[in-house]
Amino acid sequence: MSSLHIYNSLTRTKEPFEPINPGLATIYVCGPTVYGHAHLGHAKSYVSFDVVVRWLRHVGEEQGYKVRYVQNITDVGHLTDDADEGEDKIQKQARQERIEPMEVAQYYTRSFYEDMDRLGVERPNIAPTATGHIPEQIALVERLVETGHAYESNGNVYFDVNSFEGYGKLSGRTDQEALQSGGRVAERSDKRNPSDFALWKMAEPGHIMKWQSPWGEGYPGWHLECSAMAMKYLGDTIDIHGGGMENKFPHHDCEIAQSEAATGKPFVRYWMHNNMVTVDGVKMGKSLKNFVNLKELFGKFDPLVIRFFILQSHYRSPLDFSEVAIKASQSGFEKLQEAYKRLVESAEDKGLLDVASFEQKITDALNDDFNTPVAISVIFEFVKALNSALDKGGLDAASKAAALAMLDAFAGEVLGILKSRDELLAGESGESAQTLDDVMAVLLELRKEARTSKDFATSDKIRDLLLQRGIEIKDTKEGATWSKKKG
RNA sequence: GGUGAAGUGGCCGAGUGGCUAGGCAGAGGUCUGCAAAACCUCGUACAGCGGUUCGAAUCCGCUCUUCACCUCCA
Repeated sequence: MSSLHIYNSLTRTKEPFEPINPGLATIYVCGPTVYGHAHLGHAKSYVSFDVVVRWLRHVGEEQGYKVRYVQNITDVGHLTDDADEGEDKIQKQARQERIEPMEVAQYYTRSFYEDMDRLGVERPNIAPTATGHIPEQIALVERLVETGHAYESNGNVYFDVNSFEGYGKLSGRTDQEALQSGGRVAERSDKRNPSDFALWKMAEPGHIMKWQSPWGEGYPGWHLECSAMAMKYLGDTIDIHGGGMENKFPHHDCEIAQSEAATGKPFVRYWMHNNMVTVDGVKMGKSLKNFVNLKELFGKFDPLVIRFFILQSHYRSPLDFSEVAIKASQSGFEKLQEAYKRLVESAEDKGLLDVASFEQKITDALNDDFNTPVAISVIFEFVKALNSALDKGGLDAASKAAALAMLDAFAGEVLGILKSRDELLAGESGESAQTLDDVMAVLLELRKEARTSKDFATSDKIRDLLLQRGIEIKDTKEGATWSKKKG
């Protein structure tokens, strides 16, 4: 038997996982800044953490804990630049679209969830917004000022990095002197130390999104919301904090500093960082204009194929995107769906299938730092064994039930790479589907008669004409079957 | 310059001291009127150079290359 181990970015080792509070595992994942449509990078991140959460829930059921998953929506505040310059990204987008900043945030929030839903990403238990938690953020800043970890300067409040021992321990950037020597140009005089970061910013003229605070009108600094909201909903010490690798520094190191300085307690027990998506070997980036927009991608590929593609690599590995690679995944994905469909429709016989050993291997893989590629490889080994058994006849009632339960649990509930039975079997629902079924039954009957009388010209014609219209016929031992085929 | 990650068969992508990852593509075969699907068989890969070891793709050193972060980014 294996137990869940998680690779902790802070210690750079795999550690056994147990929630700090019995009965509840807490996880916080950095959410999107909603000023544009989601792209493949978002998909990789949130699909990966979706499986993390699903597996935690699975394990938690046996271990007796529930999971609370918080993922924020950043709808305000970040500058485009840490040198205290630039414009709020949401405000900028609002100006370009000539709408209210909050309109921008709401529009892209909806767009984000729409895409995530299609990818089968389950919604977090709590999805707090930064603008909805300004008082909590101000309170945190006040606490840091009171305890001497932060100072006010001309309406801005900065975190005093020198007041917190171990700043930079997550990213390994602990030597502030060395960091500064090669540092940026013109340092702001407001800061005592160039590494100090903003907790609260005074609103400059023309800034729309601003709030009243003890330091005047302003807006929160760009690391603050995660600390404030994570601690509000999950407690001073949370079990797991996830995010993209590029956020290790400065974002997560700043979160650690401001949270631990405020509470005197460890902020996060397990840090998890997922790797980047590259396109033809280079990272997707705004300046490179090589973003893969999800809505566009969904036009070419089933969202579940994208999910499957993502889970075929490990979350800590970079994922290189190319259409060739996704097409290869699509073939594999369809093979899995076909096998599942075949199992559901199969007649019972006497065949046996040892399902338990596959279940154990999948469990071991997922327990080993959520190794989804290995889990999927085991599922394919299982598919092979399953098809082999079905070729020889059918499974007995117990084996069939076990096989279905296994696929439903692991491929379905945990990995989320199985289409629903309704979708697989009917394709559509309602009257038109019923009509289609009836018409197809007639066509298959006619074709069967043609084949019986060796009129292969007619039988092939029926098959070819249907294929042209996206319906594929397969002759099996049990008779002909049909299915709709995409693209 | 600093901090990390990584280089695996035609492609994608796991693994990490000795035992076939898996998927896609390809070759041959079984089945089939044919086709499709499925199944069986087949590739003997781990950047290079040294070293440790009975044994290394897996550990150590060096070299080369790539990527990320150090400015917003999942």
